[in-house]
Amino acid sequence: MAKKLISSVRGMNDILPEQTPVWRYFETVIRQVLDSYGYQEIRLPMLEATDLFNRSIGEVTDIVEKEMFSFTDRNGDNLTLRPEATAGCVRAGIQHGLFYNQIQRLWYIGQMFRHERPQQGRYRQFHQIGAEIYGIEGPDIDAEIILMTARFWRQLGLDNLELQINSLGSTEARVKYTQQLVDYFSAYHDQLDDDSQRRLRTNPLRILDSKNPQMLPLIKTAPQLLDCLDTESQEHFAKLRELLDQTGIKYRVNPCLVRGLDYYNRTVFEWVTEYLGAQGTVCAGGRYDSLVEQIGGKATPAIGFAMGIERLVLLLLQSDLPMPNNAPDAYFILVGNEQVTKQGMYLAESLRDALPNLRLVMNCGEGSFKSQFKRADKSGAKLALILAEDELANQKITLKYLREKRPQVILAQSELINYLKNLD
RNA sequence: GUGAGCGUAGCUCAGUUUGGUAGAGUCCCGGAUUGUGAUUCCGGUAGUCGUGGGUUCGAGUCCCAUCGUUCACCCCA
Repeated sequence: MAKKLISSVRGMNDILPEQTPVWRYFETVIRQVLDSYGYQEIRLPMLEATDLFNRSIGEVTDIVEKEMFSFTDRNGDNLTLRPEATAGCVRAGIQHGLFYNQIQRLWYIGQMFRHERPQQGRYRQFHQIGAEIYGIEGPDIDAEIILMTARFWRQLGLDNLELQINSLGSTEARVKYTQQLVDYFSAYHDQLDDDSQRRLRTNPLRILDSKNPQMLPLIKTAPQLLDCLDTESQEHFAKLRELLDQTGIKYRVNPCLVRGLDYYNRTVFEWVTEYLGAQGTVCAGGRYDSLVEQIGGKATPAIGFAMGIERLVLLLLQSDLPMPNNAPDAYFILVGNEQVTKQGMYLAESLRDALPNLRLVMNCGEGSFKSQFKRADKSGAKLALILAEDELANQKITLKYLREKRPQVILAQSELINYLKNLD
């Protein structure tokens, strides 16, 4: 009898036709901006050797410890569905020699996988668009990608995002600072909440990010990362700020801004919104100057960012911005004998030959005039093309405007292409 | 991984207090209108009430378990 229904895997969502127009719109806008900055697309596998992530993201991060979809394949190889794309991008660059005395501006799009408990804006399969730039040491490229992300939001019409920036300093300075922080918080160990006590062992910088208001006083008087920066990082950060100031872009220096992944150094930044509940970070990135070498390549400065498409689509849907739809331009109504269907198909194909951008839906599956008109209306088409036995006999076609008050038009079939060509 | 809320028609939900034949709107189909949608009116299709146990003469309703889902913690894009 009825079989048990198989549903999608927890946290892995179908994106239904109702939503895909917004996704396509979003992706189109982002691609245009990336193109305008001369970035090149790279397409990367979703599956990588597990070791790649162990070596790059950081052994003690939550992602590696408990959020990866890992398995052993038939050969006994340990593989992982990528939780992020930076590691794979670095791997690909090394493997194909892309970093050899070259500057690369790359971008990618695709799904990522993390085994987290799903909630608003957080899913086990989610989509990111990101960019990775290799071979540029100076703060000019830091400014470029921040300005480019700002342009994304302008092009999309989103104006409710806040830019936060910070510098983590050199890897050495960061290690030194982390030790200072551990010393400081250890002195107040009993006042720390359970989460922060755990972070003290796993990721001390994260304590600064705590949402628990009771932690605030302790965090306020903690040593500041920006005070512990090495001289070069201080200069780098100062120059970045000058570049940003000059372009008039608004930002907030957030000394508590850290990254979840271990490989970051110097510049880090985040675009944040208050409108998505707990998952307010919509785009984030930073420098990772030591990662290429760490994975086995020649030392190469690098910076990148990633944005969560689900979160940005949610923001777009929440906004008052007009969203595109994929409504056809015309719906072809066919009523009558087989000759009508044959002539209708022929006409439709010749329309598509002459007008490749015309979006024309044929009525298939027959139906009465009434039901075909209902389908035409529901499709959102501006225009109904009507071919029935009368029109067939006289080599005519009837046009009816479905969205505006205009009289019906009866044309010779031979005039149809020209008539439609001159529509808006 | 922890906590709380919610699972009743394709969709949005009422019904649970006080156990007694399964409801509404919407969608879809048909008709009023035999060549015209969107509005209006009439009719129709549609549910093992998440699943499995238990209590009871009788469970959508009470009890237990389990699964799913949403939000928050955590984590992060």
